[in-house]
Amino acid sequence: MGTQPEPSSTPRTALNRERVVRAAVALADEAGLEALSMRKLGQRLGVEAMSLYNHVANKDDLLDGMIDVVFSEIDLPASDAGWRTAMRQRAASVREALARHPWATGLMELRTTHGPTSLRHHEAVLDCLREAGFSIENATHAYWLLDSYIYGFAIQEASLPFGTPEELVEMAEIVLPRVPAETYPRLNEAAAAALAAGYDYTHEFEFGLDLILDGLERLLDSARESGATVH
Amino acid sequence: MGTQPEPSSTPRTALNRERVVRAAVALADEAGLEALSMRKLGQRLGVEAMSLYNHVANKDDLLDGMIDVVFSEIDLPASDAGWRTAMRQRAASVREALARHPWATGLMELRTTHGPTSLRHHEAVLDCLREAGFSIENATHAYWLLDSYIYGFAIQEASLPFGTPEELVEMAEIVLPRVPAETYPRLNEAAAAALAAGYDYTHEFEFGLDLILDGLERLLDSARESGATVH
DNA sequence: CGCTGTATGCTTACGACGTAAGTATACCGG
DNA sequence: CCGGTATACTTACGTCGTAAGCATACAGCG
Repeated sequence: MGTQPEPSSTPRTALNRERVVRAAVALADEAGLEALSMRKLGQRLGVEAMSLYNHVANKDDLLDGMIDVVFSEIDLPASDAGWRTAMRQRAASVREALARHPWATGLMELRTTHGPTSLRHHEAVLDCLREAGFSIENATHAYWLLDSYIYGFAIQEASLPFGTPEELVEMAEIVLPRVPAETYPRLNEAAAAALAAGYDYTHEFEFGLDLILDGLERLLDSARESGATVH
Repeated sequence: MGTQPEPSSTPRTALNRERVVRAAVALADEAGLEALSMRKLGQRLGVEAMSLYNHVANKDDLLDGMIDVVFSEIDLPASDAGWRTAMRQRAASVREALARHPWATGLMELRTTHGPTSLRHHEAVLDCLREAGFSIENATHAYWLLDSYIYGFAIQEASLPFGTPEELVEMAEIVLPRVPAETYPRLNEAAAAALAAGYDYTHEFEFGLDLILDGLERLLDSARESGATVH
């Protein structure tokens, strides 16, 4: 077709690191992290496993690349909308990305090194908080608090085996008989209420997030009261 | 020696599920989860790998047992000290257990089934909150919020590669040159402050926890105001 | 006492894994 | 045209979880 490439004997489009990493992300999304092997990934790309090592140092390097993809899908906090809405948007963006790639939280625990995408992200969040008037210490507190909550929520959401209300009902039918109301009355009343109301993760997430943001706002106000932050 | 056991040809103490699981926990603590293989575990117990399958259905079953051990190390909330101190103690207990076994958070994501120890734990926490006057919905909110924070914090603590102030200084020397102050000013000022103050995870953890508990207390008060909860 | 499960251990073997080492091919700049 | 570089393939090693089969030792029972 074109004039330069497609030299007749390499039918497949050229392999490169990005294509390898993206295919790995797609494979992990579809089949889970434990199904991601170099051989299966090669198969998916029409290539032998060892050929992947021309584009990726080893499997850990591949996993690092996958983490970077996830980070790149997270919106940086908007700088023009006030810290609170910026933090809300970022939190939602993180949760969406982690829900899209349920394997990501598990990976981020193992791979401790942070790529430039991750660093840029951290920098932007800290900057947003500092610009809003948080002291260095309080910005650090706020960051730990928000990230702990967001990641912890994403993990629990990912490990609970239902996403839709139908799956919730389905799972309740299987699990609840093993949780008799006599020994676990509190679990049962909570489960009954959740089933009746049609449980919604997003609503649950935002409830906790707003409670935390309220606390941070009070922290900011009381710090302002007792002496302005250097800005 | 004794009259009944020790029939001269089985020198080692009898193997059973508990000994296998405990050895697995110890091995994972020392060498990490990725070093836990059935062969190495057998070696540690003076036994071939396949012999372990007489006491454990398969590796997943072993992992489930390990999770149960971790849960059994977590103190149930005290029922006689008020919900706030009970939640504080439980939170500290969870964090300690997860810090003692850094592999636990990673496992709990994968193994979604909950054993009786886990169920009992959930029940006790919910009961504590309900007794304190939280509505069913608010107790559920509080549980999600607290657990998300605790687990998220534990994960970040485990994945950050330092535990002592010395290790922090050591790591800073390695990492900071790769995080230039011109492009990452906020990260650098935060790192500098943490280095100067001697960063303390426990302090950081309790700061966020107290902020959350403050928020929950307000929630409880405002619910009390607008009409008592059925109790 | 011997007979007979049953519990517990060991050996061997299979297929999948990550990846080191060596080889073949196809392109590009001289 | 020629040599180097990039990319792909083949083969092979050690490790993994575990299925299948075999050995032994003990308990209950006649």
